[in-house]
Amino acid sequence: MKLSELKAIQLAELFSALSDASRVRIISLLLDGEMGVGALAEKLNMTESAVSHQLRGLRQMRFVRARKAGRQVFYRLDDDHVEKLYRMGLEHVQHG
Amino acid sequence: MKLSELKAIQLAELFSALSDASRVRIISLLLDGEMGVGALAEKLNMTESAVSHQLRGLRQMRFVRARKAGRQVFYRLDDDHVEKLYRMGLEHVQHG
DNA sequence: GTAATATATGAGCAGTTGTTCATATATTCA
DNA sequence: TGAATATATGAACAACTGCTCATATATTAC
Repeated sequence: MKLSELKAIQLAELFSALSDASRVRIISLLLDGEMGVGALAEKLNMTESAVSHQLRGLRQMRFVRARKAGRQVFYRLDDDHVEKLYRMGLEHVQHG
Repeated sequence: MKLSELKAIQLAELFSALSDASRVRIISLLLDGEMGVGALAEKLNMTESAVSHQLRGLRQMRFVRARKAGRQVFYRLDDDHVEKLYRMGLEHVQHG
């Protein structure tokens, strides 16, 4: 099937969002519900800065959505497509 | 859901294979059936070298499989998981 | 107001990626 | 055998990525 250059780039960008282990782990935690930046950082053993930088990218891709509560910002998955992609990938990895 | 570091890396590697527009376009062509390196290069307006380099990566990821016939090498998708991931991503891009 | 807390952001840097170019290998044909 | 064709591979290089570190912004508590 012929694919336009634009769509190819969009698809590549979509999969790029899941092409890093830190982002994958962030998403795996958010599957259970929303979580703040600090909590994510602690669970993932990453600095808050690094997590925040990654969340920015995920936000721009509309993979996650932010909710501000006081001085905390809670993130959650924005789209169930993300979860579907994640689960399909996991299936492939587990018995591939 | 907690995800082991190993699985996170494997998932990231899986999605990395689809995180480049050239590779996405290669896969989109192979959805129609096997194709040689030269034919891919021509359709994609890439050098044969660049295509060959990308196919090497896709081969190592077991995304494509090679069949040698004389001096040509025909590539095809190795796994229908690849196609599923591709189609799900495309769906997301099209009406996301 | 100041201090403390939570997150965001920009610069800088090391590591990675995708390409080109030159060269190597393998196969067919004369 | 030697020339032509098809693909693969290694080096080199520019562009990109993800991190750290320092700093900025925003909110709460005092």
